[in-house]
Amino acid sequence: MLSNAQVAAKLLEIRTLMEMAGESFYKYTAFEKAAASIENAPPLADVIARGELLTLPSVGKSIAAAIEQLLATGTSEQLVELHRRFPPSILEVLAVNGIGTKTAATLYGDFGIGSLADLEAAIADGRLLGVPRLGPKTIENWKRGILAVKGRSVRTPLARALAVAREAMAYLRGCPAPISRLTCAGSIRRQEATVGDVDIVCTSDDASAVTAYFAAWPEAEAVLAEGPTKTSIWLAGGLQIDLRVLPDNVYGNLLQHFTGSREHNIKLREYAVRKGLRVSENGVLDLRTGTNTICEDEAQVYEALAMPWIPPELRSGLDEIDLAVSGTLPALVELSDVLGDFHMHCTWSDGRGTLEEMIAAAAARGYAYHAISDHSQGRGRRYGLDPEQLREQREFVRSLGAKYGIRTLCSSEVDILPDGSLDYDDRTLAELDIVVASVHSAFDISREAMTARLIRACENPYVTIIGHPTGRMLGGFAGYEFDYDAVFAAAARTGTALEIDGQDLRLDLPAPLARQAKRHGVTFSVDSDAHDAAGLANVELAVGQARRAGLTKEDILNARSLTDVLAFVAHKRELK
DNA sequence: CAGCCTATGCTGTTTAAGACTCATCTTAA
Repeated sequence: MLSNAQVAAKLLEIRTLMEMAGESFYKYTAFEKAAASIENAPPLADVIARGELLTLPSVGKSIAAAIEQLLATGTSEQLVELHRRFPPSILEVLAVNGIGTKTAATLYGDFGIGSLADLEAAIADGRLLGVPRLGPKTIENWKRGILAVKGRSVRTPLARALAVAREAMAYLRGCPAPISRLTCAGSIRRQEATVGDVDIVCTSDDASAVTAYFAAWPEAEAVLAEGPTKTSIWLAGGLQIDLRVLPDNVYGNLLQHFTGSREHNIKLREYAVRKGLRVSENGVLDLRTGTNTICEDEAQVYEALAMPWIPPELRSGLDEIDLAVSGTLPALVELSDVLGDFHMHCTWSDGRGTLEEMIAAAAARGYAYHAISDHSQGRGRRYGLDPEQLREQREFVRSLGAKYGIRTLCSSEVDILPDGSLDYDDRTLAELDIVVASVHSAFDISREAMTARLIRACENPYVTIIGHPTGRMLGGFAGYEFDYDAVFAAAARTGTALEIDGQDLRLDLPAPLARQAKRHGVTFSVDSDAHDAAGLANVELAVGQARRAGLTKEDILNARSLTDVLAFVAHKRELK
C-alpha cells in the first residue's frame, strides 16, 4: 500500500510527463494541486474506506480514479500511457539543474536521450555540439548538474540547514559593503522539517557588492547564478544557498516573497489580483492608480491586502488566507510560552551531560520546572536504569534541592514493550512525578498490533506522555505503522499527552499528524530530548513543529504552570 | 482537470531574475 507521500509523488510524475507531452496548463496543474492536497490529507486508505476521496480539495473524478488505481496497483492507466511515450528514467534528466520540461522533451525527441546515462554518453561523443541553443556554457553547466544529481543528498534536515544558514550569514556580516538586515527565509523560516535549499534575504544600499561578495565565499563549490540582486551557490555535498539583496525600504516585500511557500504566494497573488493589486518582492502595485506600496516590514504587505499578518509556519497554501481574511487565525504557541521541558537524558543513561549540568542548563534557560527522563532498561538495552538506580537518582536530585532555583521532576523515558505493557512495574512508576513512555523496539509488528500496543500504553494510568509517537527519523526510518486516529482518540480520552520531540532528526510527532491529533482534542508536550546541555535548544524546533500544526499555548502541557502539570498527572492517576 | 452551477459548457494561467544566446527557458518563492 502506497503512503500519501508516495501517491503524491506519482501524481507529480504524471504532472511532469503530461507537461512534456504538451497537455494543457490546466490539465497538468490539476495533478499538482491534487498532489499537494493528498500530502495534507489523512491516510488515503482511511479516506477511501469512508468513501470520502471526492471530498478532498482539488480531487475530482479523473484524479480520484487515478489515485484508486495507484493504491491498488502502484501505477495508473494514464501513467502507463505516459511511460509509453517517455521512459521513467527521463526524470533523472529533469533532475539536472538547468534542464526543464522543454529541453528534456527536445533531448528525448531529437536524440533519444531518456536517462542520465544517455545524456552523459551524448555529451561525451559530441553529438550535441553545434545544436541550436546548446552552446558550450550550457553543456558545461549540464556536466556539473549531472555530477550534482549523482552526489545529491536528499532534503536536508531543518537543524542542519539552520546551521549552514548561520554560517553563511556570519560570512555575509563580514561584507565590506554595509548590510542593514539579514535573515533566513524560505522553508527554514516556515520551519519545515526538511528543506530543499537555504534561502537568505538581505538589505543593503549596495546590493551588487553583497552578491559579488557572497559569490566569492570560499565554501562555495560552484556559483550557479550571480546577478546584481541575486546569487545562488552550491556547497560541497550539493546543498544550494540562494541570496537575494534589495534596498532596505522593501524589506517587508522581500521577506514576504522569499518566505513563500510557493503555493502561499500564488494564492496570495491570485487573491490580490482580484482586488486589482499586483504583489511581488518589489512592492504592492495598485493596477488602477499605478501606485506601488513598498513595505518596510512584512505585516504591511498583508495589511495592504486588508488581512492580518500570517505566521510563516502557516503559509502552506492550504487555508491560511481564508483564515486570515475571516480573522480566525490561531494564536500560535510561542517559545516564551514554554515553562519547562519533560524529556532530557544525562550520564545516568545515554546522555553526555551530567545530571547536575542538565539541571543547571534547564535553569539557565529560565524554566520553572523540567524532568530528567533517563531510559529504562528495555529489551537488551544496556545503559538504562534499573528500579534501584532510579531511586538512587531521585535521592541525588533531592539532595541538590533548590540549588538552581528550578523544580526538577523525577521521570523516566520508559520503554513500551511489544505487548503495550511498560518496562517498570506500577509501584516503580507510581514513585515518579511524571512518566514519558516510548517505543524503542519491535518496530515491525503489524499495524493492528502496534495500534493496540500504543493504546494500551495510553490506558496505563502512570503514562503522562507518549514520547516521539511515530518513531520516524528524518532521512531514515519512516516510522512504524499504526492507526493514527485510533491512538489519537485514545490519548485524548485517557488524558495522555503526545510529545512533539525536538531532537534534530526526530521532529516527532510530524506537524501534519499533530494537526490531526488536535482535532481529537489531544494535549501535547514540546520537548528537547536533549542528551547534553546544548541539546535543550532543540525545544525551539519542537515549538516550530507545534506552530506548523496550528497549536496554541492551551494545547501544550509544558506551557502550563507546575501546579497544573501536576494536576494533569494526578487526574489521570485518579481515573485508575 | 476541477469547480462552478445547474446546463452543458465555460472559466481559470503569480511574478520576477538570471543564463544563454539574442527570444526562450529555467528557476525561484
